[in-house]
Amino acid sequence: MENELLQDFATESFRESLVNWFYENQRILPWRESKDAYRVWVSEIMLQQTRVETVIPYYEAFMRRFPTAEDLAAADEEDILKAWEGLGYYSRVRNLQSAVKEVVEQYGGKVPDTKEEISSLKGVGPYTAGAILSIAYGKPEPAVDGNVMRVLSRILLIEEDIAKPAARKRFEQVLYELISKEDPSAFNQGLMELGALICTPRSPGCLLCPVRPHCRAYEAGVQEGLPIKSKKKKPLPKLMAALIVRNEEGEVLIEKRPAEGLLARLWQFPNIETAGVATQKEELAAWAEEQFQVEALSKPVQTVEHVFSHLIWQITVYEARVKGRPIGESESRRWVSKQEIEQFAFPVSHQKIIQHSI
DNA sequence: TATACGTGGTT
DNA sequence: TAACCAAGTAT
Repeated sequence: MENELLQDFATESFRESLVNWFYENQRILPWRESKDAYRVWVSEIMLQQTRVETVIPYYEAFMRRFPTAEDLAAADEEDILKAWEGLGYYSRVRNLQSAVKEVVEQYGGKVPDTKEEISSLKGVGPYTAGAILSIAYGKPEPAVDGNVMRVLSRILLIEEDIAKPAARKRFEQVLYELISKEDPSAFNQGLMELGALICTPRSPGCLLCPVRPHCRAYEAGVQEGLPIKSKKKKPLPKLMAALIVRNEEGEVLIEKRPAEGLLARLWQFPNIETAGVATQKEELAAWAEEQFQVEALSKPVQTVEHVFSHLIWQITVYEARVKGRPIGESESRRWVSKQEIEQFAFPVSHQKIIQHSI
């Protein structure tokens, strides 16, 4: 036993209990119907930082729309973003398509099955590489996500701060020994499923736990205090003013966000960050007159709060009219009708603006 | 290593 | 209700 953490740990008994429990208790999920590596891959990307219940309908629609790696590789960026609209972390789908293109071009459409090759693909980090390798190819690679860190920190009474990037490696080291070489797929999924159904963040269901006899935290009565996780900073509010510019044909002006950064390449209504509530309308009016030659601004028609992980947009929405079509269209600026607007992918806050004001 | 990167659900 | 959480990755 090289690993100190596994001293006196009944490794084989633990594996069997976990794997058997998984086969008896796993949820029926759409991505569990096939071991096709492309399908597993798509599901793993969608599930990053995203709840299972949220992912299910997106996954089903996405697989109908892009059933194979070739279909996704050939798709327009507008279409893949639209398919991802509302899921968040939009670079995931652009990285996924970029990586799928590479798989089609460099690997003949077959998802590579080595750690080195698969890890070199955009958007495939240590967790996703391990998940695909174990689930699609049966390889004994660890797949350390938040569930796994929580479950293992309790089972082995590990008091590392799981918010720190370095913690993941510690869990991987243990798992290289602990993982079932017989059924790595069920073992990895079992660890995650246990975290999702039994070994939950708060009030874990220890009385139902298949590996309770192996749990050091339970033995010590400290399961509720694990894992250790340092707190994140609060997101800072930003005051924003958005503008619905209407022309005489009833169309509205939308623009494409920059290629990098927050909500990259999604569409939005023109907007600016403003300095203060009191001066907001003047700030917006000065900017809008210069940009779009608008006539008078309306009173605020709507307010929307958009909470991100690291910041909060507090958006006040105004309207204004222009004569004719003074603003030319371009790649990043379009006049669209109420019907046409559905084809474009917007962040949720701007979807709310559409629903309320368009 | 710390931070950017979305969104919706739960307590 | 504010805080926390959810199958992470890129930089």
